[in-house]
Amino acid sequence: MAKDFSTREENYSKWYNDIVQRADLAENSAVRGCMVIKPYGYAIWEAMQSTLDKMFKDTGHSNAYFPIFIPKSFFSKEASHVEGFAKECAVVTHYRLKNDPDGKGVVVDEEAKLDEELIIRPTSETIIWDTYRNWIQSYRDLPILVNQWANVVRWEMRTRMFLRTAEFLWQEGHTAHATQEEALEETRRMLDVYADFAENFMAIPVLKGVKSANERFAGAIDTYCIEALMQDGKALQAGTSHFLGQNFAKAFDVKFASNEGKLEYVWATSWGVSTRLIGALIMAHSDDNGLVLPPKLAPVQVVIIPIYKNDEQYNIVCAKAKEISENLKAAGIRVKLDDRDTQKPGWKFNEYEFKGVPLRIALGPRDVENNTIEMARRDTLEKSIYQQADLVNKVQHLLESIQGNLFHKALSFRESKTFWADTWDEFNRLLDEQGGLIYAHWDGTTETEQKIKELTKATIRCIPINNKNEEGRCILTGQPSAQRVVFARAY
RNA sequence: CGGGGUGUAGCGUAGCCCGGUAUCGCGCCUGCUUUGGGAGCAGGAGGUCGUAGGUUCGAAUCCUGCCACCCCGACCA
Repeated sequence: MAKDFSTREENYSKWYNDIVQRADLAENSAVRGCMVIKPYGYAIWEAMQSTLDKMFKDTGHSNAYFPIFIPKSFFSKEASHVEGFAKECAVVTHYRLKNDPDGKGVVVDEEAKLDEELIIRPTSETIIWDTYRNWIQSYRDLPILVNQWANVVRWEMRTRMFLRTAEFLWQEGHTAHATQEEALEETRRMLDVYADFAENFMAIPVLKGVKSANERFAGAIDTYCIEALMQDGKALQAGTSHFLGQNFAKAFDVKFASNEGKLEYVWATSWGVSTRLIGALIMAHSDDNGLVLPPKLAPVQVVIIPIYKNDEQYNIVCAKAKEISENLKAAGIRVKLDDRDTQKPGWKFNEYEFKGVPLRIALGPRDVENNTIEMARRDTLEKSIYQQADLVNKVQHLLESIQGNLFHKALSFRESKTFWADTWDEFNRLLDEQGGLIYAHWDGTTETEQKIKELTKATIRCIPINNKNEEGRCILTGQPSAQRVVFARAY
């Protein structure tokens, strides 16, 4: 037996770290706050990447790449943007090392000081808008619909694997438009793309909404977001889409000649999701036996484990397993035949269970004789014996069923953790006893929002899109309110 | 950056109070037996006890400085 595995109940945070470790997704690196994403974890990111990339292209976007370094002066051009990010920037000040005169390794060569410091991008709005200035002269140059896959650095005080690391991988879309309407439409379109991805690929139900002024992206007019609920009752911001108005166009002087011949500032959006989604995936579906992956994003959808007692049986069983594996592969299913003779079946069962492989096939001499097969689904841990006939179809149906089941399980969990609070006492009681999403009235002021955060650690996750109007009184101040907003404690 | 804690083999640990040359488990290597839910037995390899200094005949253990990491806050995707 390997070391004991902590449960969600005992210690959610340890349970999370154990999953990351045991599923072989990532580990802490030698660099403080940074993470090494291991091959299996990266394969999940690649599955997310390829799906999202296709969705971006289907909505008319192209990929491009901009420098990792941003001159410090670019940063200060948009006031609220610099204010939002200044506290967490890594700064490059020199470009050369030299041998330590005392013979102890190398030191920074003070003579190689940069005239202007370079910021390692925490996000790329500034360098991209500085570039767009040269790309845009006429309305004929618009829209620009560009996405970048990149790493960014935010020097966080405290980090958690995937959820918050000093360096992380993400995609950031940056678009430029001739009109406000078009930019707003783009902002909402990409929010829908994210929601579609979260629900139909990650199998995580999300709430679409708008951030309060307090939680808004630094430099945005409006920040739209998708919010997901984790199994410990805390909310997680899974993606954001910002309507930037003309803020960056004005800061970087990006104007275009309209078809009426007038010079106008360009309208902007930006939107992003990060490797944090892997953290969301872990926390939304996994159980006390390890990771649970939705079939659509699982690097390995089906694993085949041969069972045998001797070389003769090994050859017979593996030949059959190989045949099954080829059939599944031909149908586009990501299948792995684990015919290693170095591990025993029971060991493999456990390994693939905590790596979250959706479907496990076991094939032994008995099965070869009877033309049967054992399939175990990861989501319910159910084992069943099937006839081998029409196996590809059966596997496909099972994978679909697992994908659907994960979503519905997450959805009913969220529904069971969604509450409405009308009084301050009720609000506090729900937060402490239940967690989850709490719909409550708020007077609309930043002061009240911050006071509530101080008192309860709960923040406004979003004002849901298509929120219904409802007269009420703010749970803290009793001031009139026209709608409920969604509160939760969050990651 | 405040408050608390921990550094001993690849991983997890005992020993520290009360100083005598490092314990156990997992993993790893070899052999045999095993293989339908983390195999058993036998043998084996692997450590300057975070680091620098001090006390001492003798330091993982006592003292001082430094470093690193973890947890709880503040900051944030």
